[in-house]
Amino acid sequence: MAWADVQNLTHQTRPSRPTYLPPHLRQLGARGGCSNRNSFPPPAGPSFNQRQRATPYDIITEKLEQVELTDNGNVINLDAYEDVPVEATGSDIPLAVKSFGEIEMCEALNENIKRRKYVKPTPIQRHAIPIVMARRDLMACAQTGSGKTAAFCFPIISRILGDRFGQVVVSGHGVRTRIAYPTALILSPTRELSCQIHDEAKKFAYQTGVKVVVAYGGAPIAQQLYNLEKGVDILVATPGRLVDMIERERVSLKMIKYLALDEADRMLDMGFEHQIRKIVQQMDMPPPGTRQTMLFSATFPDDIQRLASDFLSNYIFLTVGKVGSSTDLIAQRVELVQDMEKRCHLMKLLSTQKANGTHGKPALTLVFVETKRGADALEHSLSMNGFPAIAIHGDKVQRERERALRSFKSGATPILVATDVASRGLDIPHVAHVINFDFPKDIDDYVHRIGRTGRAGNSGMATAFFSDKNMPLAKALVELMQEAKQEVPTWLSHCAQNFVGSVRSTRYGRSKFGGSDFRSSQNDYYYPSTNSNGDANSFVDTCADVYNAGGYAAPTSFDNYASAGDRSSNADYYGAHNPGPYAHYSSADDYPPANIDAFAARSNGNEYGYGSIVASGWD
DNA sequence: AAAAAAG
Repeated sequence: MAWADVQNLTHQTRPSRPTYLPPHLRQLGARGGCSNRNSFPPPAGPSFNQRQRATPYDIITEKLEQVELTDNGNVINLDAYEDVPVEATGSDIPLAVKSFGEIEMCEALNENIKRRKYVKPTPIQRHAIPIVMARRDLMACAQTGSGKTAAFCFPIISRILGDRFGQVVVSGHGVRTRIAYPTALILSPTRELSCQIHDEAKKFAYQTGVKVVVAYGGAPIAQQLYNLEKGVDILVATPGRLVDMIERERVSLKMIKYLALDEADRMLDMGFEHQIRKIVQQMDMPPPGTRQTMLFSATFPDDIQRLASDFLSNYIFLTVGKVGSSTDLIAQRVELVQDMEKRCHLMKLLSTQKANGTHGKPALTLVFVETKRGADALEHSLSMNGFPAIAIHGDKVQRERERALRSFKSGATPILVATDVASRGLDIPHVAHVINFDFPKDIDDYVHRIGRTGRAGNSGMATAFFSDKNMPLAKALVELMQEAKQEVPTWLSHCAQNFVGSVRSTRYGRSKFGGSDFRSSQNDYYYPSTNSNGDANSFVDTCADVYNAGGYAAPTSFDNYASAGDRSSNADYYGAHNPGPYAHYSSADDYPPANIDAFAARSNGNEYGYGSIVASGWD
């Protein structure tokens, strides 16, 4: 180790551990192999500064033209993002780009984009990338499956490369320090999501010399530490393991210039906020303004935005689609099913599904439940009845979690029963159907869960079982479905209108979509009052009446409230005359429908046509 | 009240 290096270790600056550059890139700084070597920073051509709007506080709204996106070589989406409203608020908003070509970046990164078969940037990428390139903080909301990961990975890698070419590269090999000094940190709420981000970031960083390392719990720490020792530019991590490593003094955040929180609203909600504050505010991370901070999520409640603004400096708020909305690529169904009947109902539903989906792969079904125990129980129950299911939840050891996910992805086990560990961010191709077996407690979770299907412009299907317990969310669900242009069942509309009760926050009673940037609505925090008229009986009676009057006779649904004596047997209930949304799935060959239109057309049916129950013995 | 995240 050079003496200068030793000296540097005692200084506040980054130890000049030589940055490894692969041989083919070593001359680039001098030769200009990077397409715009002088553009980091400032960018060449019309600079980002020059291209900014002049007004101090802008609101930019626009409609987008069609986006072309490919996956695995197939053009899968031509019009999926047409008419998606985009809104950016803040000062001096950089203009969006229309193509990757407009973004000044290194040739190596360009090649990687082509390798990934990205043809055009998605809306979130078109807007977010210039913002990050222009060194601005960002809070971004974009619909699930619209390419958020790439939206922060590209520019971070690009900026790191730009910074690097401006530096003198110290030659030398094999010099290691105990402490790793990443320049970029990407935090995510689950281990699997961190792995996924790591995999994707590595693909973008291929042959650029930018090193991406992942750190998460449940796996041996030794290998992760070893990877860090070999050098790290971008660290992708879950909070617990990162704190552990910092406390062991194996990682320092002193050199962080880029901080990205994926699923940022989750990272700042009750369970996580303390840990995140510790990492961002109580370790050695540079303060806002001296680092660049990017927050991404599909949902961003106002109260969480307020917390998040502590981490940001003069940020731009960007929404693609409405905040918290789901995409209309997902056909949503809601069924009134009482808790006792859910299993029975699920198996009937599954039995009508065709084993094979499109793409020649099995149609994957993701079933969300509320609790870890419930996940195991349902996995067991399904397996015992001939449905190939596997469960994933936080009580399983990491290996089992990863095994379950692999088995599901490969189609070996086409039914995955999951807790919310799998609700956010995971990109699982070919999920045809998301079933909310237990309706989530928070409408934002619903958005994220159904977002596991309908990704990257593909269509998808979501079915929710809605029971008495879920009535507080009826209103929010109706609004969400209307926003996504879904047909709302009459009974659900009535439940929404008639339910009065205490609502804890906007997340339950959300009445406003769109508004979005909490800075522009400082005075309309909405805390609906508790209503003492929330008499369960009158409410339930009303719903039951509506349900029955509409021909949707569901004797077991509300009878425990409406009429204690009227508990007709399930056998009768599921007899020939039962109405319901899956009327047209009587033939197994018919399912799943080939496309959204077919699904929508069929779902107008008013008679059950469930096929015979393939298995028996379950309760 | 539950899930997630450290060992």
